[in-house]
Amino acid sequence: MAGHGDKHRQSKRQKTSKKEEQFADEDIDYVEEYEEDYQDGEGDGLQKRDFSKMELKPDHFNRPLWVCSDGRIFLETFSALYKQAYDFLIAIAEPVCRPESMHEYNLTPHSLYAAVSVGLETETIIAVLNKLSKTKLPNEIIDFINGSTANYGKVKLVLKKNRYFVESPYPEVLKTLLKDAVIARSRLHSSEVSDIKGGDMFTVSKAPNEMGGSHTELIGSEDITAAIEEKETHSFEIDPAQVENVKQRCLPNALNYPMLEEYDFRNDTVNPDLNVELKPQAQPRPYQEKSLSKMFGNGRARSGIIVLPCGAGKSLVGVSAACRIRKSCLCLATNAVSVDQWAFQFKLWSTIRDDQICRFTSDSKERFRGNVGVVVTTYNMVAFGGKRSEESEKIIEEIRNREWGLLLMDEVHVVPAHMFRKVISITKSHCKLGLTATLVREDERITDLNFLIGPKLYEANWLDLVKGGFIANVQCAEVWCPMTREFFAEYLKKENSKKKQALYVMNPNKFRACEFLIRFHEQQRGDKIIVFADNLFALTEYAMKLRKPMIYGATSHSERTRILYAFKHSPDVNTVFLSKVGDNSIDIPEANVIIQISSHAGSRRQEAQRLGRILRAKGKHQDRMAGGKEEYNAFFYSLVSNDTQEMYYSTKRQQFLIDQGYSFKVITSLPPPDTGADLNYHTLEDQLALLTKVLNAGDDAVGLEQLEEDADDITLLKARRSVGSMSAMSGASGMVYMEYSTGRGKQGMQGQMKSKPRDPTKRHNLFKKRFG
DNA sequence: GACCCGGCAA
DNA sequence: GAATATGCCGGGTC
Repeated sequence: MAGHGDKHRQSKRQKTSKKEEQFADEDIDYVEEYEEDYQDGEGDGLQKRDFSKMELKPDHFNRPLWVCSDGRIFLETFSALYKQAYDFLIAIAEPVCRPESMHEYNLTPHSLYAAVSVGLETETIIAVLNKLSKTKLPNEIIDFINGSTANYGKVKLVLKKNRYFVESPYPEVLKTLLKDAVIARSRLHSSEVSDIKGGDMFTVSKAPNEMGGSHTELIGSEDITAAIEEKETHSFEIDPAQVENVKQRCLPNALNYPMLEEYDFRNDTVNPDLNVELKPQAQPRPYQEKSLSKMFGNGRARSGIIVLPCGAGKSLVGVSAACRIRKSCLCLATNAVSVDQWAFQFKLWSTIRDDQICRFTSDSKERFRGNVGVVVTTYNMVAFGGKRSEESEKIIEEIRNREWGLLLMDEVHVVPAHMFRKVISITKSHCKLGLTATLVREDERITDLNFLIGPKLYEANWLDLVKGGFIANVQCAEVWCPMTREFFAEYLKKENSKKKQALYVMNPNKFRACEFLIRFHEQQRGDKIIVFADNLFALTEYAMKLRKPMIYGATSHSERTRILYAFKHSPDVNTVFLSKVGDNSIDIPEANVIIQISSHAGSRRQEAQRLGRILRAKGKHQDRMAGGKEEYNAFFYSLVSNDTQEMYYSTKRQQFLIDQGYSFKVITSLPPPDTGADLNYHTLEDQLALLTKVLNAGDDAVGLEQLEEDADDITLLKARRSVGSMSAMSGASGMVYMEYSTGRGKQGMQGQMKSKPRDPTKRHNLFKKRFG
C-alpha cells in the first residue's frame, strides 16, 4: 500500500525535471529510413498537410512532433521519444485519430484545462511542446496556450460540512465571478460574515495549516507554494442546487475561470476514515498506476474521468482510488448485475469487511452499521423520481445527507445527462471519479461530462494495451454483401424504411456470409462467436435457420444463464445470437468473434461497446502473441448489404474504429467464389421463399406467441449437436478473400496504395474521405 | 426467500 | 418518433 503511495508523492517539480532529463539523456538512435518512410507516405497523398512553410529545426529528425498553428499536432509513433511525447500529448490535447504510424491531436481550451488540472503549468506545456516539436512553435500556439491557461487553477470549488464554497487566494477574481448574474444569484450570504458592503465581503480564512511540517511530500508542489505566499483564501458560499450552473459559467467557453475540484482528504478531519487498503496481491498494471497518479498527483484527489477500454481493469482503478482516499464512497453502476460485480471487486481487491460495504438495489437493500463505508447502487436508484418503497426511502435519505469522500461512477458514457445531473445534485461528494471505456457518444454530450464530473485525467491508448498483451488484438472487417437481384428490386420499390431494412438485413448473401463466417471460426479456429442483430425478426430467422441459441429481451433470466453457461462450457455451443440486450448488461469474456448482421444508425458507442465484449486478452491465444509475431486473437465483422442505406451508416461507424487505431479490412466476396454450395439459400428457389416470408412478415408482424414457440424450439436445439457438414470448408482457411486493408501493420499503407481501386467513383466512402 | 408478472418511467 | 430494453415497485405463487 505505502509502496504505491510514495511514487505519487513526488513533487511536480521533480517530475518535470525528471522528464526533461529523460529527454536530454535519451540516446536517440534515429534511423534515417524512418524519415524517408514518412516522406513517402506523404507523397502518396496520405495526409496532404503542408508543413513546408514551417521552419525546421536543424535536429528536427530527433523530434517527434509537428505542431500546426491551428492547434493540430501530429505525432510520429516510430520516434524514439514516442512514449514520452505520447504521455505528454494525451495530457494536453484531445486525441483525434491514432492509427499505427501517425497520431493526430487537437489542442483545445478544454484539453488545456485538463492539463492544468493534472498539475501541468503554462510554462512547462510550452517548453516541452517546443522541445518535442520539429519546428519552432508558431506564435499563435504560444499565445493560445498562454491565453487559455492564464486563469486556470485560480478558483476552487470546496465542500465543507455539507456546504459549497467558491474559493480563491485572489479576492479580485471572486469579484469578477460575482459580476456574472448567474453566479451572483447563486450566492448564499453566510450569517458569519458581516455583509455591510452588500456582497463585496468574502469569508477570509488563513490558509489552513495543511502544508505544515507533517506533509513534507507536498513541499515543492507549486500551487502549494503559491498558497503559502498568499496566506489567505477568500471564499463565498453558493446554493448547493446551483453548483452545476456556477460551474458551467466558469468554464473556458464562458468566464474562463474553470473551477478545480480537489479533495484534500488527508486533512479532512470532519469525515471519518474508512479503514481499508488494497490487498498485497492487487498489483495495478502500469497504465492503471498511471491513471491513479494523474488523479492523486499532488497528494489530493482530483475529480475527473479516466478512460480505459473494457477488460483493461477499470474496477481495480476504482477500488484503488477508494482505498487511497479512505473515506465513505458511493459507487454507482448502470444495473443490478454490475452492482454485484462492483461489490465483489471491492471485496476481491481490498481488505474491506462485509459490514463496511453494502448494495442498494431494488431487490437487495443492505444497510451498513457505523458511520463510514461503501455503498454500491445504481444510477436509477439514486435518481429515481417515482414512488419509493419505505425501505428505499430511508436509505436514500441517508445517501442524501451524508458527505461522500468519493463518488465513483462507472460507465459514465452510457448514463443519460439528465440522470447525471440529478445524481450529482442529490449527492454531496468531495471527489468524483468517472470511469468509462470511451467518451464517444452520439448525442455529443461529452462536454457536459467535462464540467459535471471534471476533466479527463487519463486515456489509455488501446493499441499500446494490445501491444502489452493486456487486451486482445482485434481484426476488424467490413463484409460487403451484394444484394440478390430479387431482394434489391423489392428494396428499390419500398418506401417504408422499416421494410427496406428488413430486406437488406435478410439479404440471402448476407445470411450466407454470416453462415460462412460462423463455420469458419467454429471449425477452423475453434472460436466462440457472438452474432448481434438489433432487428428481432432477423435475429430469430438467422438463429433458427442456423440452429443456434439466442437471447433477446423476452428471454427469461434463467434461460439466459443456461444459454450462457452452455456457451462458456460446452464444446458444442460456440455461437450465440444476441439482440440489444447484449450491448450492456451481458458480459461474455469467452467470446472472441463478433458478427454484426444489423445495427442501429451510426451509433459509434454501440460499436465500441460490442467491440469491448471481445477485447479482454484471450488467454489461449495470448502465448502466440508473446512469441513476438503479431497475430489476431479476436475478430469483429460488420455485414453490410451493398448499395443500401447500410453502406452510409456503416461508413460512419467504421471511421471510429480506424480513429481508434484498429486494423481494418474490407472483404468483398464471402463465401469465396466457387464455394458455398452447402450453405443455406444457395438456390434461387430458397431465396425466393425467404423473400416471400420477409415481405409477409412486414405486413402482419410475427405474433408474440409464434416468437415464443420459436425461441423454445431453439433452446431445445442447443442440446443436440449441430449437424453442419464438417468437410465442406475446403478453400476457406486461406483467407484469400481480403481485398483492401488499412490501419496498422507494416504493409498497411503500401498495401493500401497498391490495391487502391482504379475508378475513384467506385471507392467506398471510407476511402474517399481518407484518401480522396 | 426465490422467482415471476404487469405497470410504469425515462 | 417508434421501438426496445431496463430498472423499480407491488403483488402474486410456491
